[in-house]
Amino acid sequence: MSKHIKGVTISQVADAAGVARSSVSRAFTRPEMLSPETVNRIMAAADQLGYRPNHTARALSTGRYGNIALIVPDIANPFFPPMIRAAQMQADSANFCIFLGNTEENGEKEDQLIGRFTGQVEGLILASPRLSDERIWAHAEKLPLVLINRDIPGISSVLIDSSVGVAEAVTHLAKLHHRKMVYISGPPVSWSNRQRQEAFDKTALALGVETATVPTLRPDFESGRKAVEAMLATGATAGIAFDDLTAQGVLTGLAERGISVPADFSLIGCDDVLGSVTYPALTSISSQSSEAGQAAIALLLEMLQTSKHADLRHMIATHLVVRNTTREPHSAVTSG
Amino acid sequence: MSKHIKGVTISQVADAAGVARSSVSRAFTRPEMLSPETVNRIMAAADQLGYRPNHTARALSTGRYGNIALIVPDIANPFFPPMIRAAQMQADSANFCIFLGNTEENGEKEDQLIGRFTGQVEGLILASPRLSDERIWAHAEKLPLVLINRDIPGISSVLIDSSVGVAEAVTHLAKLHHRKMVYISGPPVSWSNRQRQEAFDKTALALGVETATVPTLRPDFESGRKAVEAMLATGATAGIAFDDLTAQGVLTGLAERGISVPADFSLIGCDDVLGSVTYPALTSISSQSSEAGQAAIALLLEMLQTSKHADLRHMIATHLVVRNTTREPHSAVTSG
DNA sequence: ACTTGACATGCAACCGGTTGCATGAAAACT
DNA sequence: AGTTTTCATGCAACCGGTTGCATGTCAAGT
Repeated sequence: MSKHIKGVTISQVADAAGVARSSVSRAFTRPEMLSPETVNRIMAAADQLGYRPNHTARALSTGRYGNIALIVPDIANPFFPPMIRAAQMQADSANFCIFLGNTEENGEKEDQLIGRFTGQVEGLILASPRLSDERIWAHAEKLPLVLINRDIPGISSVLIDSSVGVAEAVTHLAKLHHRKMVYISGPPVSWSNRQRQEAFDKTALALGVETATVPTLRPDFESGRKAVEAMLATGATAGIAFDDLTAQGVLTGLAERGISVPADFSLIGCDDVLGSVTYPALTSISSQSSEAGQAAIALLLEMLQTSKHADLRHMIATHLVVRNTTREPHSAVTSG
Repeated sequence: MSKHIKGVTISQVADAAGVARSSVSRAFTRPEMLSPETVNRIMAAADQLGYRPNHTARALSTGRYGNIALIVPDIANPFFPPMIRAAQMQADSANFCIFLGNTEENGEKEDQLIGRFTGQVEGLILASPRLSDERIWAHAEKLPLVLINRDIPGISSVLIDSSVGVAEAVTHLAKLHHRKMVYISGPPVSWSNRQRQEAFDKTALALGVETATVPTLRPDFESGRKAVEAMLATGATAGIAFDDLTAQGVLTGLAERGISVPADFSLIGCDDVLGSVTYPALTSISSQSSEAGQAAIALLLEMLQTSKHADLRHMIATHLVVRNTTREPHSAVTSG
């Protein structure tokens, strides 16, 4: 029916109310500057015409866009939706809108998306970025930037400190008398993966537990399933997977081989995004991705207000959530 | 370190290249209007200064914002991420950016978000909106609008036609000799739920199968788990759940009661968002939410180009994906 | 009554681009 | 050579707001 609809402008309201454009503007932004009657008159006219301030025009003249871009590698990875959701809500409460970008785990696309957002966002949040430190620095020079799950000197970030949770997990398994454990690893470029691997190795070493590592291609269900063969070949009786998706793949791979969890093999995931949704309910390392999303926005907003490129760090603690996928190994039952 | 960074403007580039601002503008938007040498000179200057066109300024003067808002009730519901992702990619390929809004299943918040997006988006996509028809009409009058999973006369929409898939599911179960089936329903306001319930009842009636319905509060894991008791009380030997999340809850509830799937009970989900990720792998009705996301953007872009508020409809077919949660009931094994 | 100040409002420039029209120079035509 | 056409470029207005400063009015101060 109707064609391109021209919005009602400040000028039309001004005419209708018999005032200058600037007064209309002030009626909306600083009403205390105007007499109450004038404000009322303007508001009445505005309501009547159905006036809505134009976000874009306002942004152009003030330089405050009221938008934030959030860029993630893969929306479909269950780690991210809670994070995005929390970020959204936090931004919302400060009257900011969120641009969402999905990079398909691809650094180039990440660059490209950032480019597309310039000139319409006040700040940028990069979650688990795949870009090089250099590129990230370059962007951080032009725009307030907060990283999630990436640690680069001089750039603010929200870090999920998996090391505690991983240590708890290894200790938990050791207490159950597992003598050999395997780490099913994630993307080598991932900061989280490196951190988890290190904590795994370190804790195991301290406890005198034997270790092995099985690499995977991507953090997803299929990779986990395919890793099962190599995992079993290590002779380990328990495993910790890079994330819950991978763990779920492992769970399925084990079931397909008739290997029962936790009776025959103990498994722990990371991120706790599937939680009790699997069966048996997956023991996992909780990492509150939603808190990360919320904190990242809060950090960014703070940087915007103080208008300086601070180098802040927000650490998020993790802890083990024990459910039903861990138990003593057979060897322990007989020997202990 | 650096304060608020002023971007390089067209004027600076113009000065550097010794041309008028308009020429710089044209060099980027319609280079064929300029002599190749001039374009080169301008581009060189722009590169050297690190010029990036300001999206906002451009939007203001052209009226083309290059942005689309996508509003969903709950990002964390696994039905949506694939949809959002597909929408993102489709928008991306047309150089559009996506604003994401999360309404927390709340109609008021939906209204509020839409308001915040006005004046910076060219179009709106509402996925499974909780708003009244009237409110949606009001918004559609001001902005090109596409609905997903909601059917309102006069407004374009992308509809996932579950009826075929549900009919297939009921038929599949009937062929396995199930004589009584239960539908674990979703939100009453949901268009999809009504559609599924109707298809369920109709097909069952046609096949002479006995039916029952169990209500749930929200489409999530817990609701499914809590529905198990009522579900079993119906005496049905098979069930179809409103969505996969609910089905997964049911799966867990059954397992907790020692009821084996599919040996003792057959279960089918909807949306196929968890797919083979559950164990046993869930038989489900595939509904390609990603296709819905892609199609919605395509539709919207088409409306923007033809610049008319067309009333288009895109139907998405569904079909049953049989995995490992359905089998003949005990009664059938003995009797047949 | 005359100055001073406070306050409400208007004027006009500006944010960073885009675009219709005017201009001038070179190319094509007679 | 004189005139018309073509083409590249510049000028200036405009998109819809915001904001520093100027102006006018009215009440308070002396």
